[in-house]
Amino acid sequence: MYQILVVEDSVDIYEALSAILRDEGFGVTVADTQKAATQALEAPGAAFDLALVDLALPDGHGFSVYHVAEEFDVPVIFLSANDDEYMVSGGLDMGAVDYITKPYRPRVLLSRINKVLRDRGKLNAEITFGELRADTARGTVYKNGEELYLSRLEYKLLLLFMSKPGQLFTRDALFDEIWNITHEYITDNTLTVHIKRLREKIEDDPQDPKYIRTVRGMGYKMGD
Amino acid sequence: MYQILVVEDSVDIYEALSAILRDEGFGVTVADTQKAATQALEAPGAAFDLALVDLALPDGHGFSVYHVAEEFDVPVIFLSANDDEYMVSGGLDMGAVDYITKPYRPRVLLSRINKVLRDRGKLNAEITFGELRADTARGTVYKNGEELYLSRLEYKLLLLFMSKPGQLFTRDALFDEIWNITHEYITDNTLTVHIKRLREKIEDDPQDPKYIRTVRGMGYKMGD
DNA sequence: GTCTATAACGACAGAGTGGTCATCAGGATC
DNA sequence: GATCCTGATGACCACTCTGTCGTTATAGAC
Repeated sequence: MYQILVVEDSVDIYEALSAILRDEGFGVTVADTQKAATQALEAPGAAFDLALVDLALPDGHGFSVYHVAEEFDVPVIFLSANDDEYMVSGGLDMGAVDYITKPYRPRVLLSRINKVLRDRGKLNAEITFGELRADTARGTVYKNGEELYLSRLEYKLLLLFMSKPGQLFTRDALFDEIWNITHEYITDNTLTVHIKRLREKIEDDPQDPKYIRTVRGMGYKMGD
Repeated sequence: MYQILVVEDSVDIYEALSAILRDEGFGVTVADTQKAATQALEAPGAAFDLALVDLALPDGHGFSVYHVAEEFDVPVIFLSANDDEYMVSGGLDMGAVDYITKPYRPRVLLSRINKVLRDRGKLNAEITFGELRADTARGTVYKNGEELYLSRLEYKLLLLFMSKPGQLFTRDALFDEIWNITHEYITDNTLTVHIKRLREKIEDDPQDPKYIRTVRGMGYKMGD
C-alpha cells in the first residue's frame, strides 16, 4: 500500500483529500504545518511514496518542505491556489514532480498521483518478477531479499528477460543482445548452457523452471 | 540538441510555439495533421525527444498520435483548449507524460518540457560521465561508444561512483556498498587493488586518473 | 630535504567464468 | 511406439576474477 503525506493546513481541504485518497486505497498521513511535515518525514520507519504539499502553510513557505522530502527521496506534488506562472515553473524547476492548482478535480489529482508512483518505480530502476528483484542502479539481483551472485553474462541475460516479461526471445535475438554479434562465431549450444547455469541460480527447481521458460523451436521467455 | 515534434493545426499557435522552442535551443518539426505527424515519426532517421500534440486535429483525435509516438518511444505532452477533467485524466492514464491546457504560458510550458527531458534521461537509465556511458538497463558500460568488459565487481564499483559524481566515498562506505559487510573480514588493500584494476580499464592514463580520483586520507570520488 | 603514513604496484593462488564437446532426455511427428 | 530433432546435461579446459602478500612510490607534514 502506498503511503502519502498530505501537508495542508485547511481542515476542509485535508479532510476531503484524505477521503479521496483513502478511497483509492492509499495510506494517508496529514501534517498541517511545515514543522509537522518535517517531523513526519524524519520519523524513524517513515516511508512515504509521495508528498502532496500546499504552498501556503502557517509557519512558512511550502517550498522548504520540498528540501526535506528530497533528502528522504520522496517525490513532491505541490498544491496551490496560486497559479501564477512563476510559481508553477519555479516549483517544477526546483524538482517537484508536478504542480496542481486549486480547485483540483479528484480524477485529475488521482491520475497525476498514479503517474508519479508509476514513474517512481522506473526511476528507482527496480524490476521485479515473482520473487526476483533486480536493482539496476546497484547491479544486484535479489531473490526473496537474498542477493544472488550472478556472473556478468548471467546478469545481462536475466535483465533482458526481466525487462520484457512474457516476451519471446529467439536464440538469434539473444545472441544479438548479449554477444552483439551474429550467431556465427559462437556455438549454438553455448546459449543453452548459459540458460541452464542461470536457471540453477534463480529457479527453485531448474528441471521445472518458473521463470525462464523454454518455447520449443522458438526460444525462451520470462514467465508464461 | 533536443528534437521536438509539434503536432498542431493552427498556424498561429504552431508558429508561436516554434518560436518559443527555437529560442530555447530546441530543434522543432511541425506537423499539422495526424497523418503528417505519423509520417514524421516514422521517417527514417527521425529521433524526436518529445512530441507536443494538440488534441483537436483536422483528420482525427490527437490521442491516436500517441500510439504511434509510443512505438518509437517518444514521450508525449498533450495540448488542449479543453480542460475537461475526463480528457486530462484520460490522457494521463493513457501514458502521456503531461497535459497542458490552453492558454499556456511559455514559462510553464518550458518548465514542463524540461522536466520531461530530464526524467527521460533517468528512465532510459543511462548515466554518463565524461566519455563513459553506463546503460544500466543492459548492464553495459561504454567508453566513446565502445563496450568495456568489466567484471561484476568493477561494474558495481563504477556504477556507484557514476551515480553520485563528485561525491566522496570513504573506504568504509565502499566496503558497505559493494561487499555489504563491515570492513573486518576483508583486507583494506583489496579495495585499492580493485580501484587500480578498474582504472586500468576506464582511464586513458591510469597513473593520472581523470575519473576515479584519490582523496588522500579520505577515499575516492568521481571527477573533481 | 627528510620522514611517515597512505596509496599503488606486481605477482600469486584458488575459485569462478565462459565456451565447447559428446552424450542424454524428451517432445513432436508419423 | 519408432524416429527425428531440439534442448538439457555433465565434463573439460583455458582464461578471468578476486583476495592477499610483500614491496615500492608518493603526497603532505615537519
